[in-house]
Amino acid sequence: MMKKKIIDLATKLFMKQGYLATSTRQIAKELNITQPALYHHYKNKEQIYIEVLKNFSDEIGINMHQIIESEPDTEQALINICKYLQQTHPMNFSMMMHDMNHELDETTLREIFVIWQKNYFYYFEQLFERLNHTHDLFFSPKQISSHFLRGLSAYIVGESEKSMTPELPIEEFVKIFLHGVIKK
Amino acid sequence: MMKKKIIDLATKLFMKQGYLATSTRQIAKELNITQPALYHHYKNKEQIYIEVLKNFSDEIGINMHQIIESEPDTEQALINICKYLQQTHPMNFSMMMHDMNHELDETTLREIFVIWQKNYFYYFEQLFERLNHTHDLFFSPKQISSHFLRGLSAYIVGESEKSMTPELPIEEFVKIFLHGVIKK
DNA sequence: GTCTATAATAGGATAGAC
DNA sequence: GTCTATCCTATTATAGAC
Repeated sequence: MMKKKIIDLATKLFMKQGYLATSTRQIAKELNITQPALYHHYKNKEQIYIEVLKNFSDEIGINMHQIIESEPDTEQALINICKYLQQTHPMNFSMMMHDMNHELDETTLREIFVIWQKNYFYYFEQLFERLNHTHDLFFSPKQISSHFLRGLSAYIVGESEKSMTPELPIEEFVKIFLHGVIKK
Repeated sequence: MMKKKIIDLATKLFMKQGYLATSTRQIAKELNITQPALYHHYKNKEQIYIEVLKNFSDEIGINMHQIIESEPDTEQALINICKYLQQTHPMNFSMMMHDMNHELDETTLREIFVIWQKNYFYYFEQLFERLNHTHDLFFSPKQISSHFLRGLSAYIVGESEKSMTPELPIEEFVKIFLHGVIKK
């Protein structure tokens, strides 16, 4: 299946290099086809990018669901999810946001945002709802999950960026965070 | 002074759009000069970018120093610095890191890293050292300041990215963080 | 210090043959 | 489904006149 091969490779390249720095020529070359051949499968570069975002996000959703189901302890589930995201996301999360906001038109953006809501935010909210039942929190589960995802995004960066600011192990990130939002 | 005008505008554009998405033509056009005229002042695009990074970072350092000096309360000083950075940085912090790592050669990168260390990390470390005298912390001031800067970077993003994940007021970010790293 | 002209390259995209 | 050939546009950068 050529379409799948294109998306798999494009995912790797877009995530690592960003939208602008990834050319259709590069994608084609690494697939051992010519650049115009891509256009048989996808209308243009933007469509490939959109397909990459959707596809990737769906996979994340499936796995997040599974992790949450199989781990009853909320803190541990959070840690597992963070570990999973850190390993899976081959890229700089913030750069992806920037690319999306600058390279996609508003309709597409909204569409992808809905998919994200379903595959990312939803599961985090669910976990912090859970936490809300057993602990006294400083903010609403919605606010906290949004804040958490934001902080986590700073821990989901490419290899090269890691060297600049040393990072804590992701478990410590989660622990500090929870200690910070739980009262008492 | 043309050189200064170039850097001022280039700062704005690079920070907002990123390195790749900002063309020398655009810079020239907004200065009402032609694109080749830029090359009289700077050898190439990369040199402009480097100058922007150095210049900007120096200014940050001066102001951070001043804020810390004039605010004896550590928590309030942190909040003031965060507010200052959030307002001043016209850009996506993480994207800047990515650009630096992908568009600059290693020698330049190291040079800029030293400047950053002096203008960003140093002051945060100083603040958390201060905190360490009065409170019992989970980690070393060095680790905590590195972790703090990372988290803060997720709150320093362009206007367009803000719409995607709602953010807490920066004061709350600081409070949750401190509550998280202080024992008891 | 700024201009015009222009080189050199790279990018996205299309036409049409096989 | 993939190729060659090609177009159009945008980009960085240089040469040389004023």
